[in-house]
Amino acid sequence: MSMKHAVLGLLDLSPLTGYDLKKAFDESVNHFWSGDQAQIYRTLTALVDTGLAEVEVVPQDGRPSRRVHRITAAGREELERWLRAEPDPAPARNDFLARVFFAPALDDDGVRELLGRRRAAVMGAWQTLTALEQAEGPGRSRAERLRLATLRNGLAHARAELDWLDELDREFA
Amino acid sequence: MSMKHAVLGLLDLSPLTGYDLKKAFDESVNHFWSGDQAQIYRTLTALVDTGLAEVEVVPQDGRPSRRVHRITAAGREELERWLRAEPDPAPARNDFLARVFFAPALDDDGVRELLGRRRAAVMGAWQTLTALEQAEGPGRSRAERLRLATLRNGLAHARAELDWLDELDREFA
DNA sequence: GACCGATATAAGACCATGCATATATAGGAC
DNA sequence: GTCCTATATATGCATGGTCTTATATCGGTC
Repeated sequence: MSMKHAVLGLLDLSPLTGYDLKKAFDESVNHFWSGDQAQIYRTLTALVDTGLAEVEVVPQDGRPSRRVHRITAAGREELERWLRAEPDPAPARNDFLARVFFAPALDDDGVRELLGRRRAAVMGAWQTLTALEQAEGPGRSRAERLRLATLRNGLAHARAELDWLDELDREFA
Repeated sequence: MSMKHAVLGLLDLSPLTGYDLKKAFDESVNHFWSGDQAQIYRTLTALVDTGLAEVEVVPQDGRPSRRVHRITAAGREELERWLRAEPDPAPARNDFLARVFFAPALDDDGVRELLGRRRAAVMGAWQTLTALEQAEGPGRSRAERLRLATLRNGLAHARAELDWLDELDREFA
């Protein structure tokens, strides 16, 4: 349920429209969060309704007015409350591991196929993250270093997954 | 949406009641899947409605009849279809990484607190998985080895997360 | 000239998930 | 005697999330 907080966090960095937020979700935080356009707009409405954000309407010609959302003092408080709160118990749902668990219902080729596809997907993710990390360069400020750390986290897990796949391949070679 | 497939997978191992399934979710597959009781019963109803499973009602006295669900041939086909299908694109939602990304809004103590709590949670998960692995012993059959592999996957990721936390601690010491 | 993608917002419909509550009885703890 | 836990299923309600469609214009490609 922290879609609300993800949006608040981004608004805390700078005022944004729903459209901007969608791009931010797809580009800068995509490695740990995703968001549907409809949901982003609804979340913004909810934030404004509860006083955690406010809107400024900037008319344009030829296209809909930009509705620029700005975090309020109450919003900043809520963001900090969330950051200090107990972590949400992770729902623990891993579609791929479910398939491995039930893979005994497949023949050997099927298992190899499953593992091969996983390897390709993880390598793709690894490359994306590496590219992002390169593009960022070394982090100087505390904020930059924390954000880079989220990329390194993704890379660490990708490597762990690839190592695990290597081991499995050896076992099922 | 593979709640359906998780249930089918378990039914493929043996016929089960909703109650049995809830226990199975909480015990044997909890490290990669979880399920609410209400949702399990609804999923079973849907599986029967679509011919992927069938029910046998076993009356008992003093408590509700056991409704034992058995996978059908169509169910087995659907299970295999899913196992061979393209992986679902993972939604990529990591509440903890979101907090790290937005943690610059916290003071140093807040960041340390966040990381400390994460470490505790991951160590807890690691211990749970280790205990499960010990309890299982070495896997002999192909099926046992694949199931053990899902535990090792969890352990590998837990270790990766702990290593990453160590590195971050050094950076923010 | 036709089509596509970017900019920008909004609403409807549906599915999945989770929380709470209801019912009914047996057996063990205190 | 009372309370809690285990057994077993079922429903209602609210929320969260995704998909689809609608509207409107500008600029570039083919």
